This record gives sequence, C-alpha cells and structure tokens, in this order.
Amino acid sequence: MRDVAERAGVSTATVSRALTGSRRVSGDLLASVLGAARELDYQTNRLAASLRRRQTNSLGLVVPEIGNPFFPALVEAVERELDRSDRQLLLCESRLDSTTECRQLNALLQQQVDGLLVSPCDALKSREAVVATAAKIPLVQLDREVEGSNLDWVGIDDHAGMAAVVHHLAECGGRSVVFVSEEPANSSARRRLKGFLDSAFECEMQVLGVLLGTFSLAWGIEAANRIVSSRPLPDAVVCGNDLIAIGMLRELALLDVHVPEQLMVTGFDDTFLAQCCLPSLTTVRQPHDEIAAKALELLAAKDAVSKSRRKAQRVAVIPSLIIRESTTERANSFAEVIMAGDGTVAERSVLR
Amino acid sequence: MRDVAERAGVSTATVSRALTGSRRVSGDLLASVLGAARELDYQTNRLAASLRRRQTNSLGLVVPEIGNPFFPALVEAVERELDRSDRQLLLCESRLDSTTECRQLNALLQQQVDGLLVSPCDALKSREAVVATAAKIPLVQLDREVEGSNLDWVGIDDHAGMAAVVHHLAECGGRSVVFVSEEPANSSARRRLKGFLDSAFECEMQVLGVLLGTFSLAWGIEAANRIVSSRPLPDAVVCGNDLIAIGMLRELALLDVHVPEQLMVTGFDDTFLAQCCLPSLTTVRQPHDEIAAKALELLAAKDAVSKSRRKAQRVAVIPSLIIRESTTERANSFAEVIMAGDGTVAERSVLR
DNA sequence: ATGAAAGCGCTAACAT
DNA sequence: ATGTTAGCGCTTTCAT
Repeated sequence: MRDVAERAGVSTATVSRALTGSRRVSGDLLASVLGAARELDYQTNRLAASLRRRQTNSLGLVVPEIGNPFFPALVEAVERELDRSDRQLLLCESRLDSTTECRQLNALLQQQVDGLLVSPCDALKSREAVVATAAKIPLVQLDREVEGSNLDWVGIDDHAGMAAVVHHLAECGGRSVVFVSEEPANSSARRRLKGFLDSAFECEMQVLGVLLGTFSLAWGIEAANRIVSSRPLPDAVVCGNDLIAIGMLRELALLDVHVPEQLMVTGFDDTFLAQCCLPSLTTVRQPHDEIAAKALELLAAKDAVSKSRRKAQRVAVIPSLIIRESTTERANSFAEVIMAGDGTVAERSVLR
Repeated sequence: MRDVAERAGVSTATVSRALTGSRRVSGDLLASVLGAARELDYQTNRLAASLRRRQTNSLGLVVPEIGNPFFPALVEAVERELDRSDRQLLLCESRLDSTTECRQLNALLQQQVDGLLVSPCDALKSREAVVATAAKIPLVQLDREVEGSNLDWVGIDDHAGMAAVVHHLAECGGRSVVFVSEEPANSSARRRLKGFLDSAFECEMQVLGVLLGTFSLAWGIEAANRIVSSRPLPDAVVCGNDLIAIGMLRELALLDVHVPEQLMVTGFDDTFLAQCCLPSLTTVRQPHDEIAAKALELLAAKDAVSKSRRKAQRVAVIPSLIIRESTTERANSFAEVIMAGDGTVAERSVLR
C-alpha cells in the first residue's frame, strides 16, 4: 500500500480512501491512485483491514453434513443471497458430531466472523457450545435448532409439513402407516416424529410401526426389508427425509412391492433426488431461498440492535406438499401437484 | 491478551509463548497463564496472529458446483485430510461460471490463504485467472484443470476410466454405443470424450451417437428420449457422469426399455447415487481420499521448495471400474465387482 | 526464561 | 480534501 501511495504521490490514507470509497477524494488523485494500484497489481490485505476495522465482512455457516443433498441446496441459497453484499462465506461441516461442531464454532469465532449461521447437529449436545457462541457474536440457527435456549431460529414448520403429508395420505385412502426416520436427536427429526404422530392420530390412521435410524439411504433400505418381512404391509410408509425414501423405493422395487398401488411412500425436503427416482416421490418442499433470506435478515437485525436484548425471533416457514407418483396413480408422469402452505394448489410439468 | 498477561502477572510476550508453545516457558508461569486464559475465556484473535506471522493456516478450495454429489464427496475428503493439522478450509463454489470463479480466487487471495486448491470450471476461460493466481501463491489443481499452462494437477486418469468402461461393455457383448456427456468445456468432459472415442475405436465398437449437454439429471432424461425416439437402440449408453446416467435410467424405465437386457448403461464418478438406483449403476470410482491426500502433499511441497521453480507435477490416479447391475445380469443384486486400476478384481456385497 | 518494544498492513481520528 | 499519527491484537526480535 505504501508503494501505491508513493507511486501516486499521495499518503497511504488517501490510497485507503480512494480504494474503499470511505471518503471523497478529488478526481485527479483518485485516478492516479487507481492507476498506481492497477500497475502494481495491488490487492488490499483483508486481514489487516479487518483487524483495524474490527469487522471482517465474513459469515460462518455450520451444517451437519454436506452429503445430504438438502444442505448443499441450502448452502447455495445462502451463497446466492450473500452474493449481493460482498461478504465471504466460511462453510464448515460438523459431520454430525457435536464435538467437531464445537471446534468449528470456535475456529469461526477466532476468525472473527461477523455473524454465524448454524444448523446444530444435536438438540442437546450442541446446546452449550451454540449458546456460548451466541453470547459472543450474532448467531441465528438455520433449519435445525437446539432445545431449551432462546436463540433466533429460522426453518420450516416440520409439524405442518408432516401434517400435510399424512392428510394427503388419508385422502388417498391410507388407513395404516409406518414411519421411518431418524432417532430424534436433532430438532428436525423430533418435530417430524411428533408431527407424524399427531397427524396420524387426527386422521385416525393406524400406526403399524415407527422405525428410527438415520437420515440415510442405507436406513431406508434396511427399513424396507423390515417392513416387507413383517407383513401385512401398511397402506403407506412416511419417511423422515428424501434419502430414506429413495432407499426405501429402491428396495421395494427389488422386493417386488409396487408403489403406490400396494404401498404409498413419501419423503421430506424435496431434494433433486425426489424427481428422478421411479416412481417420483411425493415430498415436502423446503423453500431454501426464503429460509436463507430470512436468516440473513435476522442476522442483520441483530447486528443493528446489537446489545439491546430484543427477544428471540423464531420464523417457521410453511412448506408445500409436492404430490408425485409415489402416492398417486401414474396418470401423468410428467406433472406434479404443489400444495402450498397457504392452501393454494398448482400443477406444473417437470424436468423438461 | 493484555488482560490475560495482567492477570497472570507476566508480559504479553510470555502469554503468547505460553499459548502457542513457540518457546519454553517455565512451568509455574505457564500454569498461571493457562489459568488466566481459561478464567477470562480468552480466545486468540487469528486475524491479528496471521497478520503478524504472515501466514493464516488456511487453505482455499474452489469447486465448480456443490450440487453434483461428486464434489461434496471430494470436499469431505479434503476436510478429513486437513483435520490433522489445524488448518481452516475456505470453501467456495464457482457455480460453473469463470467470472464468479475469478472473483472467488481474488477473495481468497485477499484473505491471504496459504494455498489454494482449484477445480477450474472451464479449461480455457478459467486459465487466465488461475495462472495469475498460481503466480502469487501455491496452487494445485484438483480434478479439473486448465489447458495450456503448466501448473500442478492431481485427479484421475479419465482416459483410463473410460477405457475400462468401454472394454467392459465390449466384453459384455456390446457392439454399438451412444455417448452422453457434457460439452467439452472443462478438462473432465474433454478427456472422457476422447477416452470414449479412442476406446470405442480400439474395441471396434460402432458409435451411433455423441450427445453433448451438461453433467445433469435433466440432460440424462433428455438424452434418453432422443435415443429411444431414434431407434434402433444401441447396445449400450456410456454416460459422462453418474448424474446423467441416473436421469437416463429413470427415463428408460419410464419408456419401458429394460436395462441391461435391451440396453446397458454406465456412469462415471461412483457417487452415492450409483448404488441406490435400480438397476444399480456400473461406474468408475474416483478415489477421493487419495486425490485429496496427494493434492495437499503437492501443496506442502510447493510451500517448502517455494520459489525454486521445480517443474509442474501431474498426478493421474488410476480409477477402478465398479461393475453393477446396469451392465450385467442381475445374478446377485447385492454384489458389485471392483476392477482396480492395477488389474486386481474383487467382489463385495453392498449396502447392508 | 522473561520483558520491552517494534511492527505486520491497514483505517480512522485528528489535524490542517 | 489531504496528510499525520495512532493503534487494531498479536508475534518476535532484541535485550537482559
């Protein structure tokens, strides 16, 4: 920077002002500074700038796992949203381990990120670290959250999503059902389980089983075998996420169980997988963009109000039910029905 | 830090030495420093430390897209590898756009990362920015690379991978084939195309068509329709990656074309999708861990030797062919055959 | 083994 | 509008 100043015949302060635009600089000086900077291929050192300015223009994002396609989709939404401002995103993956998560959180703190978006991998084990972190810098929870704190959170209304699924199944004539999901260690798994049970009760649907493992293909496959080997078959299998449902669908086909004729299957998340399996998957769509936008908005708000202990904000977006082939007759394979949270119903063709 | 020093009754220099272990500190002082640090919940400011030390202990990684499951898998491998040292990974996504990629590269430079791993999204358009960046800091290309530079690179031998696929198909009795892949704008797409053409020629296989679009499900679906509507069917369809193959498989099932009986299909990458579709997919496995490890090794080497212009290192790992149901009779749905690059053949059961 | 002091590259008061 | 100067929080000579 000193070199640039020298070359342009000005002080470093002027260079700084010219480059950051923090204050007016006369036209000719500005030009010569910009020229000198270009000639020297000068790039400002963000480390130094951040240190001095006491703000890094970077955000941390901690997700449980990047292998579950739902999270990449969420990450992309956050990135797109961030693209406007020129802030940097520091992405970390806790790999479903609260110890790793804690390490990541601290690393991000040390990096002096301006704010933090976290999807805690465990409702209890993550609590201490997340709460402690939130006490230090603006933090909002994304998608998942810890229990018994009052921190900001934005995600979807899992309970409503499950209700939509179960009611749809009931309308399709389903009277008995098995639920396949993850052990309720995180908030998503918990709420989906509760949402399922409540709705099944409401709809007077017979719950033939609740199989709890992990949000993975492998568990879907395992569960399919258990379900098929302990006949009679239920009318429907409600899966806690798309990954499980895809595994389930694969295995059912292998076992010669026809979906949806013999057995209806539903997923949750509407990852890209849901459209490409056969039959395509009825599932619950998470509006990533909306969630990301809202989360960043809350973060900005925290930043502004700072210490004035405003009460915790909680935003639960209502998801849409996407009806595809795994629950309805394959009248038209290239259409899907979208039941939005507000009750709107739309139909559209897909993938072409 | 000053607070810690005060509380421990020492100088900041001693605090620094105690905390970083950069120099011996007498036992009692060390204890009191550590105690004070804990009591004050002190975390060192990495920004300041990095500025002073002129090294950030962080690496940048730029991938083309995070929606293609191959890249999350690669990212995880890099993270695992990095976990040992306590370096931070800054992950960016170019979203298949060389302009965005250039921005990301510069952002990472400004962050003063110690080194850079890049998978350039375009063999030509990415060149300028990547070469310019490599001139400034240690950089190694991962998976994809730019053309006509001599920068370090580590990835798999796409040509060999395609050769394995085509020879396998020939052995299975395939005499005619269609290739479905991405426009050859990046190195992977290019080499796979060339590998395919060369091998098809070697095996005297008739090439009925070359359909070039994008590495996506949607393109697989589109291509399936084109292939089926312009009968006669080839014996096999070789896809440029798993995503295309999965879309293809889905659509072929819909169109009542039986795989592999009427038509064999292959993928490339061996993402988790390859095991869970029906029929499961014969594909080429990329050894992520090996690639990640080698890349970091090269980066470390560059760091050490620094300016002594050693010639560019190029490491092409030989991939394995994974034989599943989409090319062979479904004798045993739960087995897959692995043909390693060294010629070794193994069989193992899967997903349970 | 420890402390004093300089300085990493930048920005923001404070002066002019 | 521009320059001078102090200092962000740390590490590392250089003394002792």
